[in-house]
Amino acid sequence: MGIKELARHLNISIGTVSRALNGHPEVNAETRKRVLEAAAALGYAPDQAGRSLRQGTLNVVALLLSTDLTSKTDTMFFMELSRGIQDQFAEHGLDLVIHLNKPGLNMLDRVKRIVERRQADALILAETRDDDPRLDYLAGRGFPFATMGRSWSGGSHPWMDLDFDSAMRAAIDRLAGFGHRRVALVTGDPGYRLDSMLQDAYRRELIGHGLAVDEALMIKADTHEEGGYKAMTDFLAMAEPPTAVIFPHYRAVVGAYACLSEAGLQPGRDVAILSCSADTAIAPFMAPPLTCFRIDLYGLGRRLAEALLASMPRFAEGYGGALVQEIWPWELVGRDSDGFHVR
Amino acid sequence: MGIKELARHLNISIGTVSRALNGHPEVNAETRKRVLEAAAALGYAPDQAGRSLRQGTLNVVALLLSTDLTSKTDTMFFMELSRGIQDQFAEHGLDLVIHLNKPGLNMLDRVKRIVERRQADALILAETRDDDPRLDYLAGRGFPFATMGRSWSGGSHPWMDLDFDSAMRAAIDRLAGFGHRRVALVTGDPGYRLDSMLQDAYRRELIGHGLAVDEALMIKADTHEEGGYKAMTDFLAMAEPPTAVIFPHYRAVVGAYACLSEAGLQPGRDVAILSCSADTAIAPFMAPPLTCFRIDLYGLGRRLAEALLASMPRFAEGYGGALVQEIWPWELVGRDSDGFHVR
DNA sequence: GCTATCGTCGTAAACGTTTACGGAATAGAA
DNA sequence: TTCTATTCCGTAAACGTTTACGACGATAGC
Repeated sequence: MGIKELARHLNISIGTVSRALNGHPEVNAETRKRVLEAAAALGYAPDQAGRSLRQGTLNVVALLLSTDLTSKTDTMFFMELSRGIQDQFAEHGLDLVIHLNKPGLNMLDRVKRIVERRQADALILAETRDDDPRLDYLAGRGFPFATMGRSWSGGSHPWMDLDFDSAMRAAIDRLAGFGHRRVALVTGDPGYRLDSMLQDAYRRELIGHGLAVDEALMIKADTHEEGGYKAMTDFLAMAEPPTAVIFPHYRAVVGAYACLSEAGLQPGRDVAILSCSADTAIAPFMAPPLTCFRIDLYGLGRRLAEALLASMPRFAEGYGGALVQEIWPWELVGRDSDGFHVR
Repeated sequence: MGIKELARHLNISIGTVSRALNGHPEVNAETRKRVLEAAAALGYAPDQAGRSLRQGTLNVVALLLSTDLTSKTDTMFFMELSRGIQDQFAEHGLDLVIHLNKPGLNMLDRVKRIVERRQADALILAETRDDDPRLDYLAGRGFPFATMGRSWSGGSHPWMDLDFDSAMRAAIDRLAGFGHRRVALVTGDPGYRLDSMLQDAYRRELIGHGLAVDEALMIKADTHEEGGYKAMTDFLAMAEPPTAVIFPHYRAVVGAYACLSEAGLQPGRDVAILSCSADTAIAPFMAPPLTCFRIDLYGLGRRLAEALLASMPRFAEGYGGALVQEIWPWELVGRDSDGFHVR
C-alpha cells in the first residue's frame, strides 16, 4: 500500500502519482482524477516518515505541558486552549501533539530532545519562568516556537497573554466600589511572570484607588485547593482580616470557600471573594456563584497557533510574516461571591 | 548534524557509529565510548524520520481524546491517566502524544488516518461506544491498541476498566445502611458501556438489598454541572423525591449541590449525595465534603500502557505476551455528603 | 604454516516519499 | 514541412538511518 504499489496498480510512474496527490499543476486533470479515486479506493495515505524525511518537515507541532502545571492549575484551561490550537493547525495539515512532562525531568532536556530528534516542526510552551533557559535555546537554534504568557523580557518570539493589568483594575474597581478597603491577594510563585505581574498590578491599583498597601495581605500559596484553604485560614487568623480577597487561580477559591464554610462564614456576605481567573464551568455553580473573568480560550488558542504559523517560514507568507504578540482582554462576570457592600 | 557528519568527525564509518549508538555488541568498547562522547559533545540525536523510515516504527503511541469528552467529564481524570501512561512508555523510549478530536469529525476517520499514515505505532482509545466501528477496524488491520474501559463484547484487545459493580454495591450498601430506601441514580448516555453497566449494577444492587426499583429514579443527564443541576431539579419536583442520589460523574455533583443550595437544602442533611467517580482534588473541599471513590489513576495509566506493550510484537516478550484485561477496584472514601441517617 | 574462528569495522542497499531534470508527444507558428 | 513552445510524464537522486553482508586482521588450533 505504498505509493509504488498504487502507481503499479494504475500503470503510472510514482512521480506522477505523487504530483497528482500533492496538487501539482503539471498533471493531467484526467490522470489526477484516476489517482485520487484509486488512492481513496485502496485506502492509500502517504507515509509520514518517508515524507518528512524527504522534505525535512514533520507536520507536527508539540505543546509542552508539565504535570506540575496540570496538577496545580486548571486543566480545563489547557484543554480549551489546546482545542483552539489544534483546530487552527489542522487547517494546514499540522497535528498538535501534547507532551506531558514529569516534574523531575529537566524541561530543557525535553525541549532539546524534541528539537534535536526533529520530533516537531515547532513548539508551544505553556509556562515560562523568569530564568527560563528554553527560550534562549530555541531562539539560538532558530527553532520556531510560541508561548502562552509572555516572559520577562517580552522576547522576540510570538506569544499570547491575558491582560491582567486591566483585570486587576476592574477587580479592585469593583471591590472598592463596594466599599472594601482591605483587599487581599493570593498569588502563586512570583517566579512565574504571571504571578509577578499580578502582584505589581495589585499594588498599582490599590494605590490608584487610594487604598493602603499592606504586604501582609499578599500571600503566596500553592495554586490548588489546599493552597487556597491555607491562605484563607491565615487571613482569618489575622487581627484585622481583609474584607475581600482576590484569587487569580480559581482552584484556590474552592479551598477558600471550604475554609470559610467551616468557620461558619459565607463568601459574598462575610468576605468578598473574587477570582481573576478564566471563567470555568464550575464558577456559576458554586455557592455562591463566583465572580471571575471570562475569556474566549478557544479563540485564544487559535490565535496563538496563528501567531506561531506566522513565524514559520513555510507558512509566513499566508500570515503576513510579522511577529505577533497580543494581550487579550478579560470580561468581568459579576456574580454573588463579592456582591455586597461593606458596613 | 547527521550521523554522517558525526562519523566523518570521528573518522569512523556511519555503520559503526550507528551500531555504537544502538548498543550492538559487535563494536569495540573503546570505539563505543568515543562515539558516545562525541555524540554528547556535538549534540547529535538520531533523526526520527530517518530511523522510523528504515525500521518501520515511530516510537510514538497516540492517545485519542474527544473534546466532547473533555468538555463534559473530568479532565483531571485523563491528565492523571495520561501521566501514568506516558511514564510507562518513556521507559521504552516511546512517546505519548495526545490527539484531541473535535466532536464533529468522525472518530473513525481520525483513527484511519493515524493508522494509514503510520502516525503512531499503537493507539489508546479512551471512550468506546457499544457500536464503535473503530475497534473492528483496528482489530481487522492488526494494529495494536488498548482501551480505557471495556467495550460491550469484552473484545480480544487489552483494556483496563474500573469495578463499577463493586462500587455500586458499596455505595448502595452504605446508603441502605443509613436507612435510605429511595436511592436515585444519575447517569450519562447509556450508549456508553460505562453508563449502561452502572444502570445494570444499580438495579441489581437495589434488588439485592430488598429495595424497590423505581425507573423514575434513574435519570439520564449530561455529565457536567448543568446536567447535574437539571437532574436534581427534577428530583426535587417529584411528589416523593429520593432521599439519596448517586452521581457517577462528579462534575454533575457540583450542579446538584448548587441546585440544593438554591432550594435551601443541604447535601448530607436533607439529601444524601454520593459520587461513584474518582476522588478528585475538589471533593474534600466541597461543602460538605463529597463521598466518592478513590483510585490510583497514575498506576492505572501505567498498567494500561503495560497491557498495550504486551500486545505489541516488539515488546511482547518483555511482558509475557499475554492478553491483559483488568478490572480495578475502588476504595470508598466516606465523607459528609451522605453521612446521615434517615428518619 | 595453513586454516578456522573471532572480533571489529566498512560498504551498500534498503525504507517511502518528493522533486529536479529531461524526454516524448502534441499543438501552434512560420 | 520544420521549428518552437507547451503539456505531460518517467527517471533517478536525495533525505538520514539501520542492517545484512563481506572484508580485514589477529588469534587460536592443528
